[in-house]
Amino acid sequence: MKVLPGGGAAMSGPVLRKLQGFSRLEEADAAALAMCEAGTRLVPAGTDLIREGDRPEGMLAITEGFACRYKLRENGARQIMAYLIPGDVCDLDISVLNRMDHAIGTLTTCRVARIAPEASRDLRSRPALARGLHRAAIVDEAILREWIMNLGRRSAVERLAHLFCELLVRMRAVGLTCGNSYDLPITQLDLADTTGMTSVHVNRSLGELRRAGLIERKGKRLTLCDLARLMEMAEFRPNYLHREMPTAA
Amino acid sequence: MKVLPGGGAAMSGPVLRKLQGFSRLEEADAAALAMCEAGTRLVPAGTDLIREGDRPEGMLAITEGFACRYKLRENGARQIMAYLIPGDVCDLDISVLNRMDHAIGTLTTCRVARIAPEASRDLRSRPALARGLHRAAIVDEAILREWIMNLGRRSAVERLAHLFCELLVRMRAVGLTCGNSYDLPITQLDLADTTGMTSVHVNRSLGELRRAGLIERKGKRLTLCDLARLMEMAEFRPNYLHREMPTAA
DNA sequence: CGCTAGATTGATAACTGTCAAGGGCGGTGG
DNA sequence: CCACCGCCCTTGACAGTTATCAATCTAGCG
Repeated sequence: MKVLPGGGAAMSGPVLRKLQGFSRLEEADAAALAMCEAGTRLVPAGTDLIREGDRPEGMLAITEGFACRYKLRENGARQIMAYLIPGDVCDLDISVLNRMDHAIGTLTTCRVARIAPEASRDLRSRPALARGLHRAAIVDEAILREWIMNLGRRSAVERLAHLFCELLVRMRAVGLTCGNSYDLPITQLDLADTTGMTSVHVNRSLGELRRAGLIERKGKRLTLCDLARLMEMAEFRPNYLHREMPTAA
Repeated sequence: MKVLPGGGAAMSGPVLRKLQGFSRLEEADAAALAMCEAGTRLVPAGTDLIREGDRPEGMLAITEGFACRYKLRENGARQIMAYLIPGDVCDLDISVLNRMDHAIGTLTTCRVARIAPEASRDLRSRPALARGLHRAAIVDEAILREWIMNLGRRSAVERLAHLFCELLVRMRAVGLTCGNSYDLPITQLDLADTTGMTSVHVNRSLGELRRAGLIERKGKRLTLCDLARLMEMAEFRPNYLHREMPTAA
């Protein structure tokens, strides 16, 4: 595996940027976050960061690449229940005294920061950071609910459209978009395991979206050509992804 | 509408019982919970307790009946993303500074305690209660993930089987089961909106489970006749519903 | 005792999965 | 630098599951 340029400020990049969207952070908060870069490591695609049944501790932050939370059925079927994209942090201490009911694994090569329990306690001891992390967690839960809506009440094409809209908003929040396009470095099988479909059907549905002029895909780059129509067809309303920022009162 | 016997100790019943499953509560904690009974009210079926877009505050506790979190599509399709059964509490302050991204409504007549913001702060100020509420919230999130698995990767019959197993465990935790049976006072349409199906298909799938000797339904009473086989077919593992209790260390 | 919401059932259509066979592209090793 | 290999993407034919539409039945309730 190639050695990539050092972790440097990589971690404080997307994570800081994301949390700033949820809480007004100070210099010291940013510095504390930066401290955690030390643990940044490059992890190849298809690696489990945590397995079901593990006793989690500390935190995990993704600064590059896509990871996911998932579960497997006995027949090998996989269901992805969340994407972890750059800037996403998952607090493992949150389940103190318990074990993982699902696994977290990389979908692509990822740069990951494992934050030790003590370090994560330090982060949480900072009010602004704690608030940001807490709100991010609340949004994560809202995303779970929206995914349930997606799986239960939207058609194949609508599910993909909705997912792409959601990812556009989330990627934009960490500065990883360019207009209405962003890198979606995952496989059609991954999309299938996310949307409860088959990779074959994902392929056909993507074709449908493309032929309708709604999306375009060149390599890993996904472009939402007609965002308005895409949002409309998926009934995408980004309200669940945002927190109202405290007004300067 | 009939006036039912007063709220009395109703609230501290299921709520206390449930939270005790997550945290070791003291007398004073129980008393604090009991204080909140004052707000207990009877709400008819089909009533929204909170609507999408509302600015939530305080807490909401269900002591009798079934309620749910849900969202609607423009065409009227409904997706239920969680059940609130007796003992369940939802902390609305948790989304401080934000608005509901979904609604909460009753599926049956419910006895509901609305806990004012100040009162809920009091509850959370008690460490043991705060811990219990926090862990309950974590389990709620785990349930969301399991439901995603259900919708994405299980067949119609398996989804229902899994749901029934989950409810058995949850109802048992608040003492509302008798052996392997409990009251499931909701409609097949509700089940359909929960499992992402049609009420027609729910009806057929229920028939399939019944003919297979796995379940039995008399009026509102649901009996899981062959729990072992039901759990096996749904690949139900209750681990996501439990927290390891702190060992007496 | 009539009403009405919910439960059933049948026939048919639509959507999505399964199986199978290429095709393309990037990465690896010679 | 090129051929080979493997993973992923595409596509076609067909099967299976679930949705729709419509009618009837049933039980709880006023």
